[in-house]
Amino acid sequence: MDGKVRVQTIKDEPSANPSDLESFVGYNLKRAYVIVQNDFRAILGEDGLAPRVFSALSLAVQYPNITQSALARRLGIERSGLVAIVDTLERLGYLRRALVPGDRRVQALVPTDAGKQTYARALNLVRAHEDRLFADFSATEKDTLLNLLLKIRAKEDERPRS
Amino acid sequence: MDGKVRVQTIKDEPSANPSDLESFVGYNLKRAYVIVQNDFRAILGEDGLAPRVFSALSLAVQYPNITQSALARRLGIERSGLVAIVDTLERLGYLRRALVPGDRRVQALVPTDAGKQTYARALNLVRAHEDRLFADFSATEKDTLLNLLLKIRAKEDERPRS
DNA sequence: TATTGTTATACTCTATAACTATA
DNA sequence: TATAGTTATAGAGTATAACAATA
Repeated sequence: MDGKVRVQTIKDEPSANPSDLESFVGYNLKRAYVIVQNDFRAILGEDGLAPRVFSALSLAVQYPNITQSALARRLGIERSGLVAIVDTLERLGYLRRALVPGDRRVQALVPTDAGKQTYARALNLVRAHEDRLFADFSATEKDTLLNLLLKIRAKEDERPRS
Repeated sequence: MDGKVRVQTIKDEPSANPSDLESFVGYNLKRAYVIVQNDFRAILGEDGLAPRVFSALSLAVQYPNITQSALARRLGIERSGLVAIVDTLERLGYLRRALVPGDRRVQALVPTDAGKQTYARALNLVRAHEDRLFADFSATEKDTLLNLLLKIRAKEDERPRS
């Protein structure tokens, strides 16, 4: 061989050959999550609600008077991390921090009318985003996927975060 | 009602009531991904390979002489972001940047013996991590999950990143 | 002592834009 | 003109540790 034969294979991209990575759930979860998240952001717009802000608003609207600690627990994040999210939602006028009679440590999150309306609109957008993105999934496939993901989520309790 | 009845519901955590979020694939993907990733890090150890470093090493070992651009494309990240990862792997002595005769812009990634051995060990750890984490999944369930995630990943081409 | 909300801080991951050297 | 690697930079997202107020 005089260098002419091998040079080509150096730059070729191996695409048929499946790598070890493709067999891992973790790797595929990550890649799939990035795709869905990017589509979420693209559809909700540049200045739209970020996924985690949407999630927090969702729970605040559905469970009015939820405390920040309870909301953080629900979202699976630290309560310190929720402060900025609630700040954002309060600054946008979508909820208020309200005093709770009986426990002055706590601040209940109360969605405003604007918050409820914005959430209703965003919810429709997010539903449309997932409907479009999973248009080629049968109802059974989507259901199976959700159930398998829930089965993974059930493991959260097994290995406590702290 | 004299305030005694309602106060209790303020602090209660609603757990039976499923929120809108639970029905979204994106939200469940994220939550599931975090659980798997945390377990990955816990098992590979504090100073072990981070997921993305493991992934890069995996492809470098399996496709020796792959270029950085090709590797970044495979991993779905920008090539600027790969620099730090390759720096790490080179610093650890797991691969070398090698000149390619014929195109002096390119640097082929060549795994060292230490890199190959470390990868072999890490691969076993990662397999053990997933085997343990998905011990309660049947072969069919795991296969179904992987196929559904791949079906999502197939959408990456539809909506180009740039 | 324990909990709630908060701040300060740092770290990881990632993207964009611009540069250089090559092609 | 286009591509490969690089740097600088900034922005999310998150965690840990500590603190004040309150229980």
